[in-house]
Amino acid sequence: MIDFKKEIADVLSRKMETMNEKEILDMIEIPPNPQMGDFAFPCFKLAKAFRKAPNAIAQELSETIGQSELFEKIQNEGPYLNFFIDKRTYAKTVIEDVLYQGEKFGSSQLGAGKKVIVEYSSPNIAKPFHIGHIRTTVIGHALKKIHQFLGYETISINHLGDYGTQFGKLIVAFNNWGNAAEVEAEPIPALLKLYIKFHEEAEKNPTLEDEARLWFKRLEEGDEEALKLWQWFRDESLKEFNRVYDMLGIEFDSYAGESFYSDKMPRVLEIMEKKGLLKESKGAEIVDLEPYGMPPALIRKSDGSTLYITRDIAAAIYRKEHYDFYKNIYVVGAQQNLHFQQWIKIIELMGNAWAKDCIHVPFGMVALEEGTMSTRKGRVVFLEDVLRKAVERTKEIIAAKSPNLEDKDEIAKQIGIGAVVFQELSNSRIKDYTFSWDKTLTFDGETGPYVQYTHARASSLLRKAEVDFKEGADYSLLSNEDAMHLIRMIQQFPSVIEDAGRKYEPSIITRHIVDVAQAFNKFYHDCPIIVEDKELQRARLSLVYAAKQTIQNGLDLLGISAPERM
RNA sequence: GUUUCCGUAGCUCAGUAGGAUAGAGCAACUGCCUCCUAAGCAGUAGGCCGUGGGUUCGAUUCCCGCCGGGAACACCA
Repeated sequence: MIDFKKEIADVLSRKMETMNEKEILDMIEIPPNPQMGDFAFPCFKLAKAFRKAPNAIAQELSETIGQSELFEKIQNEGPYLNFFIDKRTYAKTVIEDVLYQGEKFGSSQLGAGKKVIVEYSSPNIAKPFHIGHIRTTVIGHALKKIHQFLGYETISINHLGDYGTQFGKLIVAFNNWGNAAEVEAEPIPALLKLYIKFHEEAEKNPTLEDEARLWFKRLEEGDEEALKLWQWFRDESLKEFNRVYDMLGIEFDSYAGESFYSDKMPRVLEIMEKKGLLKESKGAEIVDLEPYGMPPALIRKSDGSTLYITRDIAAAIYRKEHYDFYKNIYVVGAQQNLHFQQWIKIIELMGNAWAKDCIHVPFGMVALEEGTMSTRKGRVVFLEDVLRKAVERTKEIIAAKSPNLEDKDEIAKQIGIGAVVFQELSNSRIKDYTFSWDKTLTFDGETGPYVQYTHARASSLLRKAEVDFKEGADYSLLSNEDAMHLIRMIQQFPSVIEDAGRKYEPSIITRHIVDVAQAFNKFYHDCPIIVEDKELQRARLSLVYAAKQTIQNGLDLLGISAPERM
C-alpha cells in the first residue's frame, strides 16, 4: 500500500532541507474534519527556524509544491498545509491492500525475531474464577494476539496462584472441617467454603494463622501429606478454570505458576546476598529501597519461608534465561503497582540491565454495585455465570429477531460471550468500573453485538454479490463522502494496531472498529450496494469486503468471533 | 501520613508524545422498515474539559498547588 504520510513527508523534505524526513513524518497529522483535507502539516514549529509566520510558511509551501497525481490538491489554511489525496487513488490503495492481505490486513513485521512474554489471568487455585479475573484474562489475551499480529513471537503464561500461605490455610481448614466427598463433588465452592470458614475461625482463634504458616512451610519443604493435598486442590481447580478458558477461546503456552519457582528461590537469595542487597530487620530479610523512594521489600519471612515478591524475582530471572525475552509483560491489577516497582528495581539492583524490559500493564478495579468484591466474604459474581447469562440473553434476542437463523446456539455463544469481552475491552485499562448486569446485557450502541451485527450485514451483502468484486473495480465510483469516510477509517486500521501494541491498550482497537462499523452502517444506509449498475455494484462491494475484513481482523485481535449471520 | 492513579455532556466513556469548531454511546424528545439484516440510520437537546496558578504563539493535553474519589504502603497474594 502507498504510505500516504511517507509520500507527503517525502515531498516536504525536498522543500525543506533543514529537516529530515523522520521529523516531518512525526509532525503530519489527520485534520479534525475531512473537509480540511486527508492529512495536514502544521507549520508552527518552523516559524523560528524560518523566521517567518507559520501562515506565511504554509502559504509558500502550498505555492511551491508542484501538483502530482497523488494529490487532488494541496492548500494552506492558516498555519496548516492541507493535503487532499486523490480520491480514486486513496480508495484503490486502501481497498486493494485489504484485498491482497485479507486476514493479514493490519499486521506488520515490526517485532520479527523478537520474543515477548505475556503473563495474564493467573487465578488463585481453590478460589472461584470471578468477574474480577476477566480483565487480566481478556486484556492479556488481546495483547498476546496484538503482538503476534505485529510480528512478535509470543509466549503466554498463566502464572497460577498455586503456592503461598493460603495453601497452609486451606490444609488447616480441610483437616479441621473438610470432607473429601464434598470437595470431589464441587471443588471450588467446597474449597471456597473452607477458605471462608478459616477466616471466620481465625478471627476468634489467631493461632490458626500460625498453624497455616507452618503447613505452608511444610509444603515448601516437600512434606508428603501437604504435597498430596496441594496437588489435589490444584488439579480440581484447573478443571474448573479450563471450562471458562474454553468458553473464551483462550489457551496458554505455559501454566508455570508460583509453585514452579519454589526450587528456584535459593539461588536468587544467594545472588541478592552476594550483591549485599539483603538486610536483616525484625527477624526477617528485606531489601532497603528507601534511596528509590519506596518502602522496603520483604524478601524472606522470619520463619525462613519466602514471599510472593521473591517468587516473582525468581520467575523473571528464569524467564530471561529460558526464553531470552525482548519484553516480559505482566497484565496485573493496578493495586500491585508498588509490588512491581519494587521487584523490578530489585532485579535492576541485582545487576540485570534487562529489568527495564519487564513491563507491568496495570488495570483498574472491578467493583460490584453492592461494594468491593470479596472472596472471603463470599461477595462475588462468577465469570461463568456472567458468560452464561449473556448467552441466554442473546438466545432471547435471536428468538425475537432472527427466529429462522441456523446454528442458533453456536451464534448465541459467539455473540453473548463476545458482548462481555468487548465491553471489557472498550474502556481504558486503567479505569475502575462497577459491574452491572444491565450494562453487560445491553446490546445496543457501542457494543460487541453492534460490531458483529455490522459484520454480519456486510457478510450478507457479499453472499448476495452478483459480480466479482475482487478485481478491476472502478474506484472513482467511491468518491462520495460516506464511502470516503469508511475508506479513511479502514486506512487507519494498521496504525491503530501499532498504537494499541505500543501502549498495551486493546481498547484502542475496540474503539476503532466501532468507528469502522459506524462508518459502514452510514454507507450501508445511504448507498445501496446490490444495484443494477454492475460497475457501481462491483466498486461498492469491494468496499464492503474491505470493511468486513477490517472488522473481522479487529475482532479477532480482541479474541471475539465474527459471525457471518446473526 | 507517604506514594500513586483517576476527575471531560444527566449517566458510561473517547480524545491529550501541546495544535484548527472538544466527540461517541446510553437515557430524553422527533423522524425512517412496500427498500441489500431496524442488534440499524438521521435529527433535537445536553459542556467555565474538578479548581487556581505557571510554561507556551497555542493547554482538556505538560508542570505546581488545592478540592473530590480509588488504590498501595513488612512477615497475604
